Amino acid sequence: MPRAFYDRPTAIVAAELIGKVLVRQIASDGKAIWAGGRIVETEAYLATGDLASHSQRGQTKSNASMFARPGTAYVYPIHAKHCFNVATEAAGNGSAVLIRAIEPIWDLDGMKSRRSQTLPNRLTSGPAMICQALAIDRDDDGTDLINDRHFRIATMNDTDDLTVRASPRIGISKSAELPLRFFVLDNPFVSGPKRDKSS
DNA sequence: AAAAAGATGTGCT
DNA sequence: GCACATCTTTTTC
Repeated sequence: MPRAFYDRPTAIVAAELIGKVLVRQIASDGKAIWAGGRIVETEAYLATGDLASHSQRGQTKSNASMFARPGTAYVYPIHAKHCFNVATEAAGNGSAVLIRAIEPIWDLDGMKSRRSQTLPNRLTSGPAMICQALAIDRDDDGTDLINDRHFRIATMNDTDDLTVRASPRIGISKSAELPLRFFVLDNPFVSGPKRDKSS
């Protein structure tokens, strides 16, 4: 996606990332192969008024990528694992979209191996699962996803009629009421609830 | 310096 | 469904 795609309100970017593909070239068995899949669940973390956002207390060394140019990867460690985000809005803003789940499409075998799992819906249905399946770690923090040749987000050629829904975010205690989670209705690879309570 | 919290995942009951 | 492993960052003493 072009940089301008990310240089918009974070909730819009989070909603529109649904259906795009996240791909990464990985060295496997001596060869470079593409691994990745279709994004089915995201969450927005805002620069202001969002107590759950890492940027809430200003820029630090560890969250610097959240304040970098839109389209910059923000990879942070938590609970001995990693989560992958993309910085949004203007540089210096401090906002990002967390990629929570993807539908695995390319390099299923490699993902199964890296995840030590065999069931497809246990490969990339959770932010830390995605990082392990795609071998993303802190070294990837700060990567410019617009220009990188081996790590990017792109539009997929499909005509699927995805129904996108919003809900509160998962696993947070502060600002928990904000409807900033976006997911594909009834998609089996979504990590949390697959429909909202009203449907 | 020490302790607790955290945008999690797994395994067991 | 619940407890807990695991480790980095942040907060507190």
